[in-house]
Parts: sequence; structure tokens; C-alpha cells
Amino acid sequence: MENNSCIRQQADIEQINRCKDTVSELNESFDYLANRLSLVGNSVRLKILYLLFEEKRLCVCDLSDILGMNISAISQHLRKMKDRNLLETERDAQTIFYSLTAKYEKMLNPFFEILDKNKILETI
Amino acid sequence: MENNSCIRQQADIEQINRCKDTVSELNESFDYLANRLSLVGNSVRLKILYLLFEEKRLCVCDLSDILGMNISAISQHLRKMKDRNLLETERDAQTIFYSLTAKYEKMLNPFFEILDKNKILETI
DNA sequence: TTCTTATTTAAGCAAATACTTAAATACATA
DNA sequence: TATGTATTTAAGTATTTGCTTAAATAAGAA
Repeated sequence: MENNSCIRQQADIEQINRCKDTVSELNESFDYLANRLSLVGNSVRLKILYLLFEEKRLCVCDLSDILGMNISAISQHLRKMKDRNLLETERDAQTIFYSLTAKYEKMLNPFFEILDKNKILETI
Repeated sequence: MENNSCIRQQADIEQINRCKDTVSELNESFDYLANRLSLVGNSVRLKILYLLFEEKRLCVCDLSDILGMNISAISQHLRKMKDRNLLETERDAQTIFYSLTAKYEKMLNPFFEILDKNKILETI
């Protein structure tokens, strides 16, 4: 299972232990944050998030039109993001509008700014 | 292929077209950014990135010890991040030290700060 | 050169992901 | 009520991902 065959001479034991403490202390936070970032790390979902940032609210049909994708595929992406609290919904008759939650809008703002300025190729 | 069966009555055509323009203009940026964020959206890699942020540099063996994982598995994670310019290496005899590139340290800083304060549960 | 340490790479596999198609649900209107 | 519009959900599939094991590469020491 664990082939930790690190039998090296030089290792900063203090450093290793400090790091182990950090990891065990923040373990749940790492999982939580990575889980959310994995959603953003998909170009379809990143586009959806950015479009919602710009347009405030859009429905499944709008996004399907804009991205040239199957409604069902879009709906499933939206569901994931809603389940993990990146998005919230508001019904207007038959139409369901999706929008960014305040928390995630704030958190993702630095990335939206990069995209806004389309300066990604220089910055990253 | 494209079952865009959105035959709806109300659609803000201007909005749809504006969004389509945005997507086509920024298309490569979306792909590029999503690709990088997908790397961060994995808890093992997020831990590695955070540990490198705190400790400045670590080798494969260190990370293997700290995370209790197979050296090969860690090495493959590091390779991915190096290939996509999140990390850089520096050799010291047999040991290869990994560190964050300045660009990505800056870009990921907001997340590191959240983790630093361990305030993730309130913030996100 | 041979041996040891440090690391990477290749091959294989199980689990997760993203999409398709088809069926189901929800609401509005005739 | 029946019909149409908007959306979700379920099931199936192909691709990608993350890990394991084993072999390969690289550098220092004997």
C-alpha cells in the first residue's frame, strides 16, 4: 500500500513534522476547497460562472444557446454547482434563473478580473 | 449532436449574442485558466501547493513522507504541475527541490490566505 | 566500476467525469 | 382537462484521472 521507501540521509525532521501538523489541522479545509475548485477547473463551468458574473442571471436555455451545448448537459453542470453552493436559483414562471451566490462571486472575483481584462496570456 | 431544442418565447437575443461574443473572444483564456484550476482542484495537489507556499521548497521524498503517499504518485502530481508552469525545480546533488513559480504563487495567494486563517468554513 | 539513494517513467487498472439519449417532472395556457 | 414549454433526472458509454507496481534514469560514494 504505502511504498514510502524514503530512506534518505538528509531530511529536516522538524520541517516534516510541522508540515504533517499543518496537513492534519487543515485537512477538511483542503478537501472542501479542492472540491469547489475542481468545479471551476472545467472550461464549460468556468464559462457559465463568468457569464453569470457578467449577466447576473441566465436560464438553462440561454446557456445552452450561448455555449452551443445540449440542454441536459448544461443542466447537469448547473446542478453540480448549485449542490455545492456556487449557484442559486430563482423561478420566474416556467423559467429557472441561475445566479452566482455572493460568497463565490467574491471568491472567484480575482479570476473574473483576469478574464475581464483578457490579460490571461501575459499574467499566467 | 446538438439538441438545442430551445424553442422558447422569451429570450433576450441581444444578451445571447453579447454572451456568444464574449465566449468566442475569451475562448482560449477560458480553456487555459480552467486547465490550470483543474490542477488546483485536487486535494493532494492543493496540499502540495500550500506546503510549497509555506515552506518555499520541498523534494518528492519530503512530500511523500508528509502526505503518507507513494513517491511515484507524488512525482506524477509534481510533473503535471511543472509541465503547466505552476512549479519549477532546482537540483541539489541527488535531491530535486520543487517550488512555486512566482506567477502562480501570486495567483493562488487568495486561496492560501483563506487556508492560512483556516477560516474556510465561514468564508466558503 | 559497482552500490546506494533519489527520482522519474511506463503500463495497467479502478473510479470518476462529461456527455448523449430518452423518459420524467413542473408550470402555464387553451 | 389536454397541450406545449422549460427543465431535470436516469441510464448508458467513452474518456480522463489517480493510483499501483515495476522498471528505468541520474548522481554521489565506495
